[in-house]
Amino acid sequence: MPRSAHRPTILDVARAAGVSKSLVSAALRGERGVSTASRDRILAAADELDYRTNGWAQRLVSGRSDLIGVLLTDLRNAYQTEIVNGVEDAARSAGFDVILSHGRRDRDLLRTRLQGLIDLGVDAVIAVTGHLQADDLDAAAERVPLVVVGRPASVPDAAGWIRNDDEEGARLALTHLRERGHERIAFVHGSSRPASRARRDTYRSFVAHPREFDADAEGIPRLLDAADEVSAVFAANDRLAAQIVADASDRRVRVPEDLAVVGYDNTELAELVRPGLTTIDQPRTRMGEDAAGQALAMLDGAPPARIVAAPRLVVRSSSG
Amino acid sequence: MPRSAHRPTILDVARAAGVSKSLVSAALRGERGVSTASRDRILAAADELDYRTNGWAQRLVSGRSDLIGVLLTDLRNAYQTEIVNGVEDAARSAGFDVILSHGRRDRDLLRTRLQGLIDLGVDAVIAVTGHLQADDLDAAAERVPLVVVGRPASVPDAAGWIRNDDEEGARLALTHLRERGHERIAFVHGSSRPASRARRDTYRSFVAHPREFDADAEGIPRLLDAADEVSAVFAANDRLAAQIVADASDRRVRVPEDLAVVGYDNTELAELVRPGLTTIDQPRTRMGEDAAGQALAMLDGAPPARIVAAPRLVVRSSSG
DNA sequence: CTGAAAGCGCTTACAG
DNA sequence: CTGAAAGCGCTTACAG
Repeated sequence: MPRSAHRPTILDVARAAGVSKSLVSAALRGERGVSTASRDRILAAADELDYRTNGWAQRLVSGRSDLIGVLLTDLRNAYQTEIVNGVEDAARSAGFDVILSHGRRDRDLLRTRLQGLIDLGVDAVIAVTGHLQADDLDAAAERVPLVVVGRPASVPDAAGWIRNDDEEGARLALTHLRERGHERIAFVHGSSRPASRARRDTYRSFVAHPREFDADAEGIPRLLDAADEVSAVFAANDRLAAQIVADASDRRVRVPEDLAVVGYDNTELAELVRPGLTTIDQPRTRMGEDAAGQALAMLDGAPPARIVAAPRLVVRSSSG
Repeated sequence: MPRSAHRPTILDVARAAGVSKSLVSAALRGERGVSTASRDRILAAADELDYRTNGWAQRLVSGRSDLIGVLLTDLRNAYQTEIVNGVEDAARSAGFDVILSHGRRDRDLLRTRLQGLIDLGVDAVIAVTGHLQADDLDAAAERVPLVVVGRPASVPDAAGWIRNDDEEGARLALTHLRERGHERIAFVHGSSRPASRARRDTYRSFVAHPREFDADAEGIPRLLDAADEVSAVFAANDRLAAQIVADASDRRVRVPEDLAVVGYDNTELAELVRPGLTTIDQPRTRMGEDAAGQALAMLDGAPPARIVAAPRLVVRSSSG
């Protein structure tokens, strides 16, 4: 079928089946109260013509899109895959499709993409990111049901919110290290955003003499130079932990013998590097399902909820 | 603004500005031939009412969406990030937005999502995947300009196609190993799909006594057990290469001393694991830009093209 | 069970 | 430079 040809509409199907377009519409939508004979003729005609409903028209008139938009911080993050899968499963079983957008870890772009999803006309948005600012989230929540998965600086009252318990996760990591006999534990910052900061604050209140390093080209080498003063390090995420393990290898610092390492997120990386990373797992699939469930409930008028998911310690070789 | 309230339309703006809705439409679209006075009044009114154009209506009447759909094999693949960024940059500068969808590496789901993008009404589709079957691609190419990035079993004549030169990439990897003095080189399969098979076929014709292993729980251990019979391994992708390096570490096989390793794709993984992976790089950003450029050209009636991008060797520690 | 009418919110000619 | 009319392809009441 050449694209230049007239794409068949409901009217073409009606003519071919010898009925009105109202009846075609009803039959196509599977409405009850269409005679079997008519239905069969209509569906046959539609099939014959290779008819496809025009989504724009359908959405214009119905006022809903049956579409959920998911906004991701960026595409690289191994952490978010299961969250998206969870969202999609829950959405799909409720008859919604999911489209994705991402912001390359850039705040302005994230805001643009968030607006883009809303302007496109999705029925709800799930923002899997901690990078958005309060006013961006406010503006979005005013226009569409919004659920945030992650830990931005603040979440508007009108939005749903699902995150993991970073304080508890940090406590699990640090308790594990202490139980392995580590007293001098360092911390490596991920960023200054809330999730990372919460892990850091928990660290500060947990150890007697906090020793913190930045995750930059200077920070990790300094940490490794200090490997005789500290015996373990808690990194704010797996990416960092993997970087520490790699740099340690380059400098002949043995992990875990000279330095035990614990990460956060339990991404694919954690089981791929050597030694494998002890880390903190979040129930990501579940969080995604909950996010979609909440967005759909909000669509039906339910008030937004806040869910804090419990993290879990996953032990591998990097902590001895 | 509560969602329950009447969302302002072009007619509300017209009334507020004291003009016709045609003029509002013209002003909003930035058409020339609207007096400055009218334009100012209209834009002020739109702003005041927080007017947003209804995308469904706009698309229904204009017949185009200014939307490009990108289909990804799955979300995990570090390989595709730059491709998507390239697509987005090129699309955006032509006034198109990009939405993403993915198929979790499942053929049926990929087909469903491909249909979903088209049904949604995107103007063109870029399928960044080698997993789709000929008939799925055929059906899609009939309905919308389609550009494939990757190497599926076959690409319809009606579709554009961009891929890297796997044969050349494999040759670069193998020549590199040979130059480092390796004569007994093994190969580890990625899958049976065309890209991986092309790398394998090149391998077979390159070495005198091919020695192949599967990338499963049995294959890699057998390879490592044979490490005194082979001195190097070419893996069909970085993920596999990283797995080999990890398993080698577990079995005290030293990389590169006992076994040199070369991967393919130059993903983030390649510089994160230790030893860093020697690998083959594809010009991914460029490939993404080309894909978008081609899709947009096809929208203007240009015939589909086939582009084979040149890969490049990236040397790190894993090859000695 | 079926059809004719009205309308969703826009844009596109076409007058003036 | 501006406005009135027609129409995009559907769905939604409402008659019959």
